[in-house]
Amino acid sequence: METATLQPLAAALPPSPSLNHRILTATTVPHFKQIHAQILRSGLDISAPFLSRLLALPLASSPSSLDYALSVLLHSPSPDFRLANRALRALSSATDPRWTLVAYGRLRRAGLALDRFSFPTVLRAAARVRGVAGVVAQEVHGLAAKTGLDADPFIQTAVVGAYTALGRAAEGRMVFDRMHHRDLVAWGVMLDGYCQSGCYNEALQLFDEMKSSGVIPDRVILATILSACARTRNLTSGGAVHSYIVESNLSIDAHLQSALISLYSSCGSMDTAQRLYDDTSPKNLVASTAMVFGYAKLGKIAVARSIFDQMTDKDLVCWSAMISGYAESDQPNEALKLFNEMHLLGVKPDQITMLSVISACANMGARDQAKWVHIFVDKNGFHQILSIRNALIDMYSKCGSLVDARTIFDETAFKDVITWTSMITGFAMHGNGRSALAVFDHMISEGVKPNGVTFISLLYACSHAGLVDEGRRIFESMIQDYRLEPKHEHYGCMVDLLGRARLLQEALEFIESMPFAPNVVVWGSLLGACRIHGDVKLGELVARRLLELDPNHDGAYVLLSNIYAKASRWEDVREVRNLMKNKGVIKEAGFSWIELNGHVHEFMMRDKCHPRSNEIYGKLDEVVKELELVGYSPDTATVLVDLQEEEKREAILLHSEKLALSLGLIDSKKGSSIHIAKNIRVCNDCHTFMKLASKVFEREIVLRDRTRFHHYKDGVCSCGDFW
DNA sequence: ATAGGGTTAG
Repeated sequence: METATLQPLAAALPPSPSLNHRILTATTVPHFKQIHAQILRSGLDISAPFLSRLLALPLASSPSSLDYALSVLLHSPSPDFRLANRALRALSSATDPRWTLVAYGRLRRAGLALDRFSFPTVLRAAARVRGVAGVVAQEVHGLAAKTGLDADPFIQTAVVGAYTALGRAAEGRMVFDRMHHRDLVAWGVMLDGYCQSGCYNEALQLFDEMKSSGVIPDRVILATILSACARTRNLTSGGAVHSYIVESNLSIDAHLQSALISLYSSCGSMDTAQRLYDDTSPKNLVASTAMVFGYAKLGKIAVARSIFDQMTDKDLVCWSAMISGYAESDQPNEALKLFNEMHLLGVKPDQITMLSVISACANMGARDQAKWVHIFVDKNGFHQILSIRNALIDMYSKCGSLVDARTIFDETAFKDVITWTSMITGFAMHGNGRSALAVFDHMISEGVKPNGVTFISLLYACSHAGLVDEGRRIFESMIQDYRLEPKHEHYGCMVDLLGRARLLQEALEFIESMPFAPNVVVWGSLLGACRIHGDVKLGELVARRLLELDPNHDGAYVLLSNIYAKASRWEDVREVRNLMKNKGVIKEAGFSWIELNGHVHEFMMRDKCHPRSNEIYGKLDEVVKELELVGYSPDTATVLVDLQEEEKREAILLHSEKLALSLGLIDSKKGSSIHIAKNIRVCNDCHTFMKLASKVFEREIVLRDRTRFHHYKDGVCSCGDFW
């Protein structure tokens, strides 16, 4: 390849065959230095071929040899701009874009002007270097304008690309709109630019404008648009593009095929995606990754895994897809295992992989693992990236270390809305409603605009802390002051807030006042409140409404049977259970896990799978006896089924968190803290049990349930028994 | 110039 590009240059050389040959075969900087000395002695100006060769070699990608190359250039007998521009372009082809910018800076300072072929080079480099490059892009744009070159379509296209790559899509669009001649590449850069900046709807709109102005899209443009549709889960627009492709008889290459597969798998249409994928031969990495992603998103994690396992030559992206698949389908342990495997194979993660890994760690709530991931993040230079810091804040909150979360939060100079919201969520989860509200006030005083998620967090903070008036005020403020439209989730939070505070009638009226039909989330919140307060009549009504909306809503059946059980209506309990059985509705099984010395131990109810099972059950007996001495008596009121009292007692004593606690007590000392996580809500009896255990055994017990943390200490829980 | 993976809540 290099020989080919050097042919014309070699032909232009003065008759000095041996020197020429030496240039073409040189491979190291010392070697080049020798030749350079020889060139200077010969008095010939053959810097151009010399530099071309020097810059084409991989060694030009190290700072010291780049330095050398530039110094040769700047000290050549007549450093003219043609040579400088050639050097710049040679440099840009194979190296880190940052050095192209360094070289550009040196050439500028030496007073060498850019030609029209170098502007795009520098702009492309600037576009690839995020962060510091905005200034460069603007400067280069200004420079092009000064020399009148900004009317050149190639330069204009590059300017559009640079702005959009830096997230300044609107500025890119302004340049694009002023272009007199737009070829397909220009359209492609603008469309892709919108996608890069996350402006997918603008991309779709521009695509329509493009078609109505009579420009015929090619495969490249169509692949870009399909990708935009995939990312926005827009099957309507995507399907239209697919039809267009079929109607126009366009041949479908691997890129386009992958884009189509990705569209359908992103939208959850796995049947169509699978059909297209079956037609693909050979299977390519991108299409396979899209399939893995699609199945994982639907929870068909085993299917995803089997495709993943069949892939040879896995790259970073498919590892990430599989890892995030596990992370998002509540298998954080598997996600971390896979990350380890990838790590051992020497595949280097990027920030996207790390976000999935951090999120997996957060969902697992494992503190030792969390620490390990944090160290990994620091060591590998990810710690300055804002999205990573945001994920870390969330991770530490969910692992029970609010202090660590707070530290990262405080040490984050530039905070975006997610940073603030994550911190608010952290306080909300730990029942610290006042701190959550204080963080919100701080956020507002810093001029950061809250979004819908921020308000969900705030309302949950109020709900978990019993701050009813504050919650009402925030809901109003969201509409009045921030002009945000409350969605189902917000109404659900409000119903939860009112319901927990025993304001059941007001909660019902609130639902009836909604401007749109309430969904399962909203009714579900009220149902939960009915269970807490034992309102059988309202609970029954709500559960029926819920089951009308979703006949397979497992939560509704469970809560309904709970309510009946609480009222000892065993006949009704049986009916509900039968109904569940007939419909094949399965109650989500409760399980708990505890991390001890870096290992995660999982427990189901009555679980005897643990290798130290005997020891654990022995400890549990002992614990129960000791707690009974201080007045504990199993609260069997919440046991769903009509069992004999003795059976009920046994059932409740074998809840998974009690097993986890027993192991925790065996393996820890007095005065230490025990961290347990559970996938569903903690029951009344376990809650009392934990409170007493914290006092009798002198441990702080931190229990994370589905939505929040309980910190038990000296017989008291941080939730104030309000959860 | 093009296709695949990501952070806050639920």
